[in-house]
Amino acid sequence: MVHNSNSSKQKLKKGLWSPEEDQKLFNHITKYGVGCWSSVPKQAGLQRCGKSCRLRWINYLRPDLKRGMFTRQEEDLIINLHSILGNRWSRIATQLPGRTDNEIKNFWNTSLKKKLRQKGIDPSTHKPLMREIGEDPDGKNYGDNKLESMSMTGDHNLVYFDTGFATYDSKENAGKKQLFDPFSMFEVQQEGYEPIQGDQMNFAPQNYYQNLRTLEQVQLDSSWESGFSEMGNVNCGGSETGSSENSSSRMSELVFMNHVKERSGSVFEFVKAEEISTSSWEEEQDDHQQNRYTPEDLNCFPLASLSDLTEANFDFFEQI
DNA sequence: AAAACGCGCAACCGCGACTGG
DNA sequence: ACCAGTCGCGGTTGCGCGTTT
Repeated sequence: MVHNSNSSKQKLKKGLWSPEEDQKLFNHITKYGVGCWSSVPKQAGLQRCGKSCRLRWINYLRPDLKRGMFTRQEEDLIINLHSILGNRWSRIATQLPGRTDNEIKNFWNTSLKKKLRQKGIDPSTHKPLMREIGEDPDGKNYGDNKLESMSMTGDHNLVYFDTGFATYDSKENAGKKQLFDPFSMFEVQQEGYEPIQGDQMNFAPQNYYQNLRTLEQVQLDSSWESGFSEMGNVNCGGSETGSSENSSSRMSELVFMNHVKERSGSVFEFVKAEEISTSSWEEEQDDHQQNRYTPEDLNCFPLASLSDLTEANFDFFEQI
């Protein structure tokens, strides 16, 4: 098909880009840099609109793009960021160097949504999918909480009560453990709850905090590689870090969560430090005493005095 | 073998925000 | 204050290809 190149009414090309077009656009941008997209087609000799050129550059031609499959870490990060940010793909993409918003969006829609549903999690709310309400699968006593649903999520079990949801390592322990709903920022402390090391899962507060921490850690800690699901307690960072650093990081997490909580629009409730940390907290009591905030402070941590927020988290949340 | 189907992904579209005249 | 041009974002579409019937 022969176009009249002198015509101002030339029809703009749509659809897939040819290698020749890619070459023209790539040469132009690498030579002159990114400027006014509306003038790029004319200058580069392309029959495309500026918008199309911009998209092609951002999503495909940019040299800093990371190609290939998403890693487990990236996958987990996307899920956690989505639970906080929702479908704000460009914001999510800022936390994944080399990935575009379009790529992440496609990955979410084609893969992650399905994966979460298979695990019994609603991808839009990040809460367990409801099954038959009121049904007690084994006739067991699940404590004082009304059992609403139950689902299997990989190696772990999830019980959903009318007050929130909890994890348990055996059906016998179901209902005796702490209830925690990290996504609506709502938690209930049950009498007699004793945290057991290693029985947490993705939705346990310990792991949830861990996930949030990776926002800064993902770029700082290259040795971090085990993913979220196998983390056992709050006092971890994949590799060993100094105890005071952990303490300050935990502090950041707490502040971070309060920040999320406030921004999420849900009723603001203070996070109880005992509910977040496990025995590792007690082991480091001495260390905590030396910090600016005492456990009493943490017990009822007012947002107004949140001055210990790390730069990374603060900047991130300022963007939201 | 071929039609139907499903899936993943690149690209498009519409809209709101921003900016400069 | 208004308007036009541009940019960036998120939802949607439709093409290409592999799989199933």
